[in-house]
Amino acid sequence: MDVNNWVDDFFNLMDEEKMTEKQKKILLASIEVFAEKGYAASSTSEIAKKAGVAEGTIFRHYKTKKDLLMSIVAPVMAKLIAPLLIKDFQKVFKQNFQSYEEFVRALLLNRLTFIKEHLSVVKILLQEIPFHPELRQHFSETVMEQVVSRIESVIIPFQEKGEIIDLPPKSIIRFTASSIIGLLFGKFILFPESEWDEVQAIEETIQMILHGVEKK
Amino acid sequence: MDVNNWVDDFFNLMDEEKMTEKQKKILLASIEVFAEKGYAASSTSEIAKKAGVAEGTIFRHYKTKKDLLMSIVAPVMAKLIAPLLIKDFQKVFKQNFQSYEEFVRALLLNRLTFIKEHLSVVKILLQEIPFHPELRQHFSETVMEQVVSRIESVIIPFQEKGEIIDLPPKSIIRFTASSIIGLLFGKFILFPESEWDEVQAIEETIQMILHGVEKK
Amino acid sequence: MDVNNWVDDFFNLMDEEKMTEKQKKILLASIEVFAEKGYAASSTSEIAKKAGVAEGTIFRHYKTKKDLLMSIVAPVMAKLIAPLLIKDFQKVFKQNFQSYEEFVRALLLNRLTFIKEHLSVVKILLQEIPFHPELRQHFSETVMEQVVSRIESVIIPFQEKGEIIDLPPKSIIRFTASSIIGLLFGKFILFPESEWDEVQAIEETIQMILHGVEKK
Amino acid sequence: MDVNNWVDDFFNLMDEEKMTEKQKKILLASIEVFAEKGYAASSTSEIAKKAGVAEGTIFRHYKTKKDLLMSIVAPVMAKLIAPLLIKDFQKVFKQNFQSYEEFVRALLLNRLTFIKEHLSVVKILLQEIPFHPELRQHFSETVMEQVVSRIESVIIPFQEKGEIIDLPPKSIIRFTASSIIGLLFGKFILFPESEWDEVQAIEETIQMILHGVEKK
DNA sequence: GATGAATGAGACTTCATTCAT
DNA sequence: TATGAATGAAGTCTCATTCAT
Repeated sequence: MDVNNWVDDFFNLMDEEKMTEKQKKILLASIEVFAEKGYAASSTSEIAKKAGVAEGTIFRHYKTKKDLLMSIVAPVMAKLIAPLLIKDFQKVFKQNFQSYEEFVRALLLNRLTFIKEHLSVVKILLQEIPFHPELRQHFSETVMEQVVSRIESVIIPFQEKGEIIDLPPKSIIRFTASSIIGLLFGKFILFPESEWDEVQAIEETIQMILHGVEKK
Repeated sequence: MDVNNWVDDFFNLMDEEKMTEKQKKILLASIEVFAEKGYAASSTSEIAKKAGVAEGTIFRHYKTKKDLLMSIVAPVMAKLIAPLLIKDFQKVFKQNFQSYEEFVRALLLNRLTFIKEHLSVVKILLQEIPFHPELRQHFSETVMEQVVSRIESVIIPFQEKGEIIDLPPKSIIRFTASSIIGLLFGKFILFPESEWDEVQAIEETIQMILHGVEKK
Repeated sequence: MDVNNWVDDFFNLMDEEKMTEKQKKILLASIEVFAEKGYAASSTSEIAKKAGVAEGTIFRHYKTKKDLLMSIVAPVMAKLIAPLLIKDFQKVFKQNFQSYEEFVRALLLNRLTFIKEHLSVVKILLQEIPFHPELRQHFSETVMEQVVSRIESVIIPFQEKGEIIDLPPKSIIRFTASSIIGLLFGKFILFPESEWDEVQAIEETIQMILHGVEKK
Repeated sequence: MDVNNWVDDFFNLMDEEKMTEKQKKILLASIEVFAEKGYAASSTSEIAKKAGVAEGTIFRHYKTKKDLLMSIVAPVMAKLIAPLLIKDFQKVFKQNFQSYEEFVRALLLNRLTFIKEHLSVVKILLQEIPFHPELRQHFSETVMEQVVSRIESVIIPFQEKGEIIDLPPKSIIRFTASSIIGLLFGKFILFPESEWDEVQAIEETIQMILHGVEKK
């Protein structure tokens, strides 16, 4: 099963189709354990125990432990960027957003909602990306070559209208994404115990991002 | 060896004092292997081989594998924030920086230089923080309670002067740090293969950060 | 199912009677897999896949994996020696063969033809005999106590006529069988890839066998 | 470790050099277990138990189970044909043997003695050759291309002198080897329980072999 | 009769750690 | 101090077999 298959699987897997009850339990248990200990430090026996399943059952559904990881991570990766991959991105965009602020706000809030819903899996994805070149490659190909170019096509008109700063669109995108990833990293990885006013933190971050790219 | 000892060790370890040739080789090999595969997926036998020592030798110097990790990670953590922990922070600051921009620029460039010099170890630190509560706790205590308060004491006067935006200092700090971490994450983890103009990317990021926090 | 049953089964099994399509496929697949990897290294799941049936189906027809082996091997063992077990062996012999050479030539050519037709199964039989005492016992009982004695009764008259050498009939039989088994072993196991002129090799071997036992 | 290394190892392994006490025990236990159950049906845990060693210890000395098999089998294979690979085969032969009978008798008795001494291992070798192409290839290369040609050079002069039959030397060799292998197969594999007069059986076999190839 | 999900024992192998030398 | 053989617990994975559908 290579990455492409995993991504194809996104349409049947994790969507309660063709999955036995036990398989779903295995998936959920894996997510829990991987998120807590990291992939390499998780044992299939612990996953089996937590899923209430014999260890062999895991391997009936997933040929290897790595397969299990990929089955978890690939669909989320796909969904994470899915909204940015729609065909008529430009059209949809023009219908909906009149200012850059509106666009950024809508996109970020939407994606943050998604991330919050799939937090554990996103955490696993971020943690494992450094160690799995296939993952990284697939991610960078999709993101770099498709997502980025679509967003660029949104940014450029606003630059031309003089609404936002004249830096390379790629830098603007990276800056925006960075701020968001940094926000999440702080919240969920560095200081998971600390309490904070989430809504407000997000609002402030968006403000600063917009502020940072706006043309004075 | 608890975290406090590790931090104390910062003054004797990694500084070529009291370390045998073999011990240094072990440390360097560990850094290489941990950075490449992650702590959990690295084996002491591989480290031994790469260091050119016997397997047993590692355990003569480091009681456990985890000890080895901490010996690597703790000193860097300490050094990473060291400049922000100096006693006379306020005084030093006032002597040197007249504008917020100057301060941010100096601090970020300085720390980025440090990170580049110790990249592997910083990578290990970031990767392992999620899985080692002691590390996380130590980090959050030091950073939150000491570093942040010192930086706050710098930010507030600039806010009073109307030079920067009126958001909570903590949010400003988080935003700034986020942008930097995001920058590094993109460069070194997501797209390590891609080439880019580093100096310029940093410059652009700093610009947007400053822009983002500046009061219009 | 003990050995006797298997042998009894020889009359219903492998003869397309009472066998479903699936069962035949299972049998053929088993033969293929066992011959290639050996019994112990073959998995029922591989056999099922190759037979195009579900894993469970195998066990509907054969209680255990070993049962499957025996169902393959027992009938061939029976058939292999069948011609030498006919009731009126002496009579048949006297009608047909006037010289020892004629007899040996007829018997060997006939059995070699049979073996070629059932090569895979004979291979499996030879390979598994060392590890299954029941098989070995059954084989040695039948062969030693029945086959050998019948052949002895052929050899002795020729010795009395001075046509063949005066060694113990058992030694003559062993020598003859050895040469044949050795021939097969070389051809099919040691050097399966090499080409050779089969007809001639057989002819030469028979010549030397006859030569070896002939009285000068 | 490929076959060539295994063969090279023949000079240091199995000769009590550089082997720890435990390693020797592992080797002996393996031979015992492999010979009894066959390689595939033997478990490393049983070997460890029989050797009085922790299971992990096996893998410190032999990277894989197959490595263990090869470490057992390769040296014997080498030694088995070693006498036929000496440089001055022709010279040695001429000094020692005046008739073909003398030569065959000497060679066979010598090799049979060797085989008896290393019976278990030879058994393992014969049993595993069908399933390990590398073994088979190495065997056939060495035997076919070296051993056979040296023996041929002995046979041809005797054929020219009219002492032995005019069949292709290869056939004569195969016939001779076959008879011997068949003898062993009967004795040690088919009927290991039966008693017999070994010396006499060998003598009879040799007689028939010689008889079979002799020119009348 | 046929399926294939599920099992759990056990296979091979790795690994951090210990200890005699 | 340094070694590396030895350990045994634990890891991933395979397999023959069962059973509900």
